[in-house]
Amino acid sequence: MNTDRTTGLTHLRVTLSERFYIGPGRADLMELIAGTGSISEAARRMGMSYKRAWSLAQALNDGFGAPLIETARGGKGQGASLTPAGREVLERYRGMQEATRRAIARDVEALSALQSICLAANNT
Amino acid sequence: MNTDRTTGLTHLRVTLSERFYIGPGRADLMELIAGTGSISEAARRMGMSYKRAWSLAQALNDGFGAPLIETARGGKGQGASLTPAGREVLERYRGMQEATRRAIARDVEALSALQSICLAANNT
DNA sequence: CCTCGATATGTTCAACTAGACATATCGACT
DNA sequence: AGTCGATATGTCTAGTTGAACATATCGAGG
Repeated sequence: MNTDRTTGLTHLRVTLSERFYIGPGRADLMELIAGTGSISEAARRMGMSYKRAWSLAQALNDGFGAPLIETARGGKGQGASLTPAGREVLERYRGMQEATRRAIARDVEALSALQSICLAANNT
Repeated sequence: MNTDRTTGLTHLRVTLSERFYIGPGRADLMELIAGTGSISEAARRMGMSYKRAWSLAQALNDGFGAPLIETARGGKGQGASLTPAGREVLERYRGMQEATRRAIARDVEALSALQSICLAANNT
């Protein structure tokens, strides 16, 4: 099911409150909404149903307590977009992902090495 | 269902390979196994079924490719424990959690502040 | 050789989830 | 007024998941 939404090695979820968190999937969705200007198109590209994407958007807005994703129905200007707050949340999250990657790089490397050693020992 | 296995604000999952990853739940389970010397007791304390805990232990061992959790059946020395590799994996993971916490502290703070501002604006 | 506590493993049933469909709604534009 | 593309929402169904429940197994020690 999960086409690995991990963006590399680290899957980071930041919980701001009892009702709001952001992780790789939600961030990717926000990014695609910003890029395509449409929830349905973002859903297609993420390989999920429109309904699921819409529900996630709702969860983001409701959980945060203020709109992060705005929608407009009908006519030419219809579609979805990020609010300024939404853009900041996304940007911050990307920053945290990068900071985390840097912060744990050495440990990840060490774990990989440990695993290689164990695997080699098993083949003896 | 999920009694929040986040240990604070950050939920970090590190994917070492296609077949192995470690996150907060698996780390907690390993820690409890190390502490109690028993899978069943660890399961009880985490509020999960023995079977689920046992499956997780299997997934950890199988995924890593070498035993991280060892078990012994029968008699006095029976129970479960971490192998040296298991101890190192756990220790590294805790280190990465801490490093991540430090690395993103400022951003988390900024996001919290942003949320407060938005909530205040909504009450106007 | 029988007990005891813990591991090992299969089965079954309930709950949750996600996806598929099916519409309803909206509003600028022609 | 009618078209069109996208949002908004409900319903139904199938697949997944996990918790119970039920045993089987192990082996040191009394």
